[in-house]
Amino acid sequence: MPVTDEAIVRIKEMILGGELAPGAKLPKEADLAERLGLSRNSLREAVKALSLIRVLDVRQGDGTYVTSLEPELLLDTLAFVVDFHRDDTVLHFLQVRRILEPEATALAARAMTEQQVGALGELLAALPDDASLDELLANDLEFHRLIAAGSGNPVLVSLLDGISAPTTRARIWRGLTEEGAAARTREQHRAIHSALAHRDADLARALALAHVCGVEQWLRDTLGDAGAALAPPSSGARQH
Amino acid sequence: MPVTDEAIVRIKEMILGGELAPGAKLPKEADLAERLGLSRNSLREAVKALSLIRVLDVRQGDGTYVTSLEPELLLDTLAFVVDFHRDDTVLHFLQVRRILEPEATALAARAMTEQQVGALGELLAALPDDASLDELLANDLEFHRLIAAGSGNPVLVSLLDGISAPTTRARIWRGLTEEGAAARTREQHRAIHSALAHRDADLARALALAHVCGVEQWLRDTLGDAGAALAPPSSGARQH
DNA sequence: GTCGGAAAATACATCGGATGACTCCTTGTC
DNA sequence: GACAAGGAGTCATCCGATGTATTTTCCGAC
Repeated sequence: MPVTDEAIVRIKEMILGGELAPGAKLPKEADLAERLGLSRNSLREAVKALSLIRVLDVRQGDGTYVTSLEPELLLDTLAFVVDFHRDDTVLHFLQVRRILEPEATALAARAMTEQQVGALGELLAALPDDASLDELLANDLEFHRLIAAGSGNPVLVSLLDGISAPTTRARIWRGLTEEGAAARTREQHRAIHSALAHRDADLARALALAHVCGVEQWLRDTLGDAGAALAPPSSGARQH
Repeated sequence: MPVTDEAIVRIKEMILGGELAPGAKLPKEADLAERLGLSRNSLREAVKALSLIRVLDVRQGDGTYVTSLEPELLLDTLAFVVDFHRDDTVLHFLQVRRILEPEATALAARAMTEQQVGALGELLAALPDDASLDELLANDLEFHRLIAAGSGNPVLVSLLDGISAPTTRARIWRGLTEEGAAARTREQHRAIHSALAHRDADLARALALAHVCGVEQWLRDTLGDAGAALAPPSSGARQH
């Protein structure tokens, strides 16, 4: 095994073994390199890799620290990784979201505080009628993020956040191509918010499912029509 | 932004932009470094980071390649990241698994081929009555992996695979502490397999839910009893 | 005594070059 | 045609030097 990979494992073990607690500062590069028996350059490769996945936090002029290792931090990596997926796997992500989102919404109906429900309502109210596509999208993402957060499960939040990224593009297309999608989305959001406010978990679940399926169905139809353009992995999707 | 981070972004863009297709070979270190305007050492840090998350595949003496970028490959990273989570977030992972696993099982009931169902049956039959704990665990993991694979959704497979890792430890404890857990698990597995063989999606879903909840309930009780030992994030769980 | 700023100390950032190890392909032999 | 030796190409690893950012220390002004 390359020394760098071994260093990654060693550092991982130091963290899992409790030697390096979350937030702890690592020995300086030179010391740690000597201790692990490799050069600073090789160690830096290991640190950089662990830094990309948010396990370590390097601050120039200060030192290298273990992050808090919170789920939301580590699963940030998911979003980065998911970015690399091609358009032809969007449906698979959407299918997973279709499973998670309704349950998250149902959980939120039971667990959200009055304050959180209020914030959700304010978010919807803050969206102007003539909102731009960017505003619509940002509002939509924040809406679902707040609900996920309301479930009280940070793992669920991060997972949904991560797999929502690729479906975002799908929603962009939809906004661009389908008339009335924005208005319909707003209506659905209001209905979900209402269900949450009434603590009606079953209704909230059903509405969330319908909401997600709306995008899914639209995408399925679109792929069915012009699916030939997306089927071969070699051809990129043509937009606008 | 550090040159290394910029290199990561640049390489990512090269891949997303189609300049580097899955499986493509990157220019050699020296050339790519010159092209990106940084030193080989810095480039190596970027490559190492992208290599850790399975976007690049470095082969000594040969070259550096873009991986296939398949979902199951990229989401492998999830397992690595999840490893860093502490025991006190196991319940959150389990809760997500409780959402995903039943639906995956229901999907599998509809989508699995006869051959896949047969392989699942053989897996169960292959487990000896006096199986060791390791054998039980390996069999259990493979059982659920096959079902997830049967859903036909690679994203679902990888996600379940990733979040199952931390719950594995929970099952270990259970196997160690609770009498009859192994026999009960086997019964539940057989029941799920039977439901899949009969293409009964609803039953399969229900059985899977009960199966996952069994672990969850046990863990909840255990944490309730000896929860004090797990509650403070500073104290690790004492095993052996 | 306190505040502000300059200087020193600390630690990471980046570089270029040298050497070793591994893989693959060519070539020559049997 | 099979096989082994050799060479070219490429990554692995190290070293040492220099640049840059942050923190800390210290000293003078008020």
